[in-house]
Amino acid sequence: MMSDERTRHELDQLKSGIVDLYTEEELGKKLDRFHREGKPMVVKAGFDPTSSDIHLGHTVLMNKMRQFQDLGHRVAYVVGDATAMIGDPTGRNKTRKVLTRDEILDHAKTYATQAFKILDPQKTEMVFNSTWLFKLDFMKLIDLASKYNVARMLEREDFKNRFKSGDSISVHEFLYPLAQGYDSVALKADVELGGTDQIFNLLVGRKLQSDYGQEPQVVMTVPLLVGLDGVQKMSKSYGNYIGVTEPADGMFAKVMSISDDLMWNYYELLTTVPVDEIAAMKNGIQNDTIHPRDCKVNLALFITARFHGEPAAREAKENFYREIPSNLAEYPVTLPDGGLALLDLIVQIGFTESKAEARRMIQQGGTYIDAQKVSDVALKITSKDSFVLKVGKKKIGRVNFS
RNA sequence: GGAGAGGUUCCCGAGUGGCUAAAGGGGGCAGACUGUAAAUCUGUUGUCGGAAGACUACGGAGGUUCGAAACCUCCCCUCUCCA
Repeated sequence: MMSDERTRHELDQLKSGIVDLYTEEELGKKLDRFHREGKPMVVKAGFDPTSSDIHLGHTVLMNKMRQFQDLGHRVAYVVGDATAMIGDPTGRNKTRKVLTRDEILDHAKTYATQAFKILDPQKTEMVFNSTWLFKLDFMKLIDLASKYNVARMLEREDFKNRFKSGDSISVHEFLYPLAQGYDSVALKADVELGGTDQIFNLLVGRKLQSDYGQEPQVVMTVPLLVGLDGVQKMSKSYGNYIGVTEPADGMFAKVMSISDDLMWNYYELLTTVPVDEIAAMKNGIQNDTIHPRDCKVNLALFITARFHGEPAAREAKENFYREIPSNLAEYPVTLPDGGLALLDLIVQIGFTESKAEARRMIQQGGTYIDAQKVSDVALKITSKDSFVLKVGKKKIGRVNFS
């Protein structure tokens, strides 16, 4: 039958790059039904509005969502404004900033504009889970909570670990998976996508849906992108991320800073370069016909071009190899009558947090004025001539005096 | 409610009343090396100060003492066992 063939083809496409899939049969059935009845599936994915930046890690997931859209399905893009209030309590000593309503809306908005670099806005519905979660009264909440038990909750990796090592787990944290699962009930989701770290929550959704008499959603996870440090997952809070709105130069440079090993991971998850080409590159490096650096340059070009276009990517590459980039950040500074201590200047333009840190930078030989190493900690600037200031390997800019 | 163990700098973790801005590790940063990579090595890692030095820090508030992260009191928080 025709529909079978089509289903199989689509299934293969959707399965590529997926880590977990529960279950393939169900997904096949849903696809079949779509082909028969024409009713698009609701593909759900949730996003935490605690920060407003989308980074490359998110794009792995979004590419998959886009794939569903291209096959005619609809994406329910859930802004977790209600669940954000539960938050992630691992950093207990840090008082987590409670976001105001406005901040969340703000984040959601900038988030969306970034997301639509990848997603099809026509086929995306942005929904806030407070819409239904805030309507749950106490009785309904109890009912929801009764659908799951503690032993199973403790199966979740991070709960299990914290329980074992004797760390605190607040009761309300148990509500997080339930709330997220309830989102699926409220949306009657057909499919939910998430990173592999979400697997537990996604499966709770399946369970809850059948408890509420719905057909359980298909659950699919995509691999987590490792951050620039090569160890932890890419995340804003670890500061090891590349944001999709970052300037081309920075994006290029950041990709270049990853390790050679990590490069292959990025090739697989972030580019459309076919596997056999990737294998060929690895081979070339093995027998010394290709320099790994060149492979990384191509990777950086690919990623940068995706968000900034080809020409900008090429320019970023040139800048990367130039001693001093052509489009330096400019720092206008007012020069006081008595002159300005270099230390103060460094702090003033935000290159270091404190003067002590700036002093260290100079003492350790990481500070340059117009490519001239600065050795005098007490250096005072008296002339209004502008110069290029470099502090450490990353902070560089032109200082203009007035 | 009862018994016990704890809360130390970004994180983990040591700390005898003065020699402790506080060992050690991790992480970060800088330098060397290199491919403006990784790995490795070295240094550095509270603030102000050119420096000498000063100031602020060991859950919170008081107290003892010439002197407290360390001793006492109360409070807050976490964990374990019992109920």
